[in-house]
Amino acid sequence: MPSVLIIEDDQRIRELVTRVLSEKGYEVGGAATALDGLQRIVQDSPDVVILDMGLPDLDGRELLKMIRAITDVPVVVATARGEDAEVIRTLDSGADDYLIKPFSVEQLEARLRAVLRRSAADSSIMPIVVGGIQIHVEARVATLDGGALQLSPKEFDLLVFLANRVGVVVSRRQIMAEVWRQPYGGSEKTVDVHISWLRKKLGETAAQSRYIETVHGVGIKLVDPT
Amino acid sequence: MPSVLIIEDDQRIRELVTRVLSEKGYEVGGAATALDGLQRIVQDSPDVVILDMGLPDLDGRELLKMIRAITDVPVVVATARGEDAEVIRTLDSGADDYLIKPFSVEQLEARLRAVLRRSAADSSIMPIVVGGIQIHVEARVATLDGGALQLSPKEFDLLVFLANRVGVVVSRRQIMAEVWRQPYGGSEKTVDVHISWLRKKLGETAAQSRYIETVHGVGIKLVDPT
DNA sequence: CACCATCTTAAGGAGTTGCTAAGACAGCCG
DNA sequence: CGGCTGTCTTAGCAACTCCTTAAGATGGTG
Repeated sequence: MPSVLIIEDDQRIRELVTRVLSEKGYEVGGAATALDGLQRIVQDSPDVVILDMGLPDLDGRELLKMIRAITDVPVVVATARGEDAEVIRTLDSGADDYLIKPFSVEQLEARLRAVLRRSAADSSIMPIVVGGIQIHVEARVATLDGGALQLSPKEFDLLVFLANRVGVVVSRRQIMAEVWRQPYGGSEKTVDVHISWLRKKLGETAAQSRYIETVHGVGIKLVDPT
Repeated sequence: MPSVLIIEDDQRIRELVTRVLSEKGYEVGGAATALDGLQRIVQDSPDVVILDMGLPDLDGRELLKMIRAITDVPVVVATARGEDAEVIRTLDSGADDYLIKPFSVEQLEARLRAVLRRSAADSSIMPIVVGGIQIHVEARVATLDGGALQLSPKEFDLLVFLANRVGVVVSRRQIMAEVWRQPYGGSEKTVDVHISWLRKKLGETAAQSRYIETVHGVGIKLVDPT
């Protein structure tokens, strides 16, 4: 679960971003001033910082230099000014990426992911999220709507396999090959049994499914209901 | 040998103080600008900072606030202005003591000694903390809820290994490779025995575990119960 | 409606884990 | 040198979890 710090004086934007990213599973902290932001960077050591360049108490590039002086944390800069020269100077000051206001949440998350991936921390701390399902692969922990799921090894592997291919139909043969790792181990019926158990633990039946959908004659797929 | 950082733009004063304090046995670093000073504070983590309030690039009190935001290092402020109100405001901003220019070297060292004596508490390396477990790796000492743990070498190594990967499942093979450091030494069952002993000393059984969790078919993980 | 794919449930067997006990080994001290 | 202590390793068994198989129930399709 990567942590994000947003330094932004506009309360509405701060709260919006906080809410959206929190839903995505990020741990979000906020600061309204440069001073508070600097303090939180040191205290909380977030995985990435979103920095608004138009802070009231200190020039944005000045603060960016300060941040760079004390830590290597990735910084994504949000700026209202769209001039090329400004963007270039900002990146020169040590920003890892930038966003031009107004930006969409998708844009923001894409940049965050990219930056986190670059800082080689992404896959290990970032859970896979599909609707209300969160999967922490390293910890081998999965949660549904905040509650822990008690999954067997095969069920967990199966869920990870499906979650890595959200919305894509996979055949029993594929599942057998990838999750079981045996060229031709046993009956593909076994897969059905595990799917059934997984469905039950996800609180659904084949008839009333939220996440696991059957595609008759082909296979199954995991879908994001939102 | 305490270390001192002097942030002062006047090169003559900086070199004078550096020479005098070095002769007294202090380890002295210097910075001519606020930015450089901040960076050195983080990088060198000096035991005390001497800060000139008349820096060219940033207001002294502003920098002091920044320093206070990121660290508790004692700061002795050197100022040319002798007004009472100014001194009080400076101390309110987080300075630990002050000097009025021009000051004698004896004055300076007296203030430094006083400040260092006051903060002479934390000189140890940060332990690894997982819930009520504290591990002082260098000293090879571990405590549980404040009480000392009597661990064998292997048990200690195992605990450190797990504590460095809190929340992440590790396999017996991984443990064997990293803690035992042998390509293919012995049976992985040995690991189980040590885990069992460690569990007992942490006051738990496999059925009722606070810290060490089994992940069937995969391995074990250390978790923070809080 | 008939057929086939899919789903669900139950039960035995295979594999994993937890723990105890006993032997091997090294360091220490008298 | 010999016993003592603490540690590590191995073996073995009981308890447990998980996987597979089989068989009947359910649901979709032409």
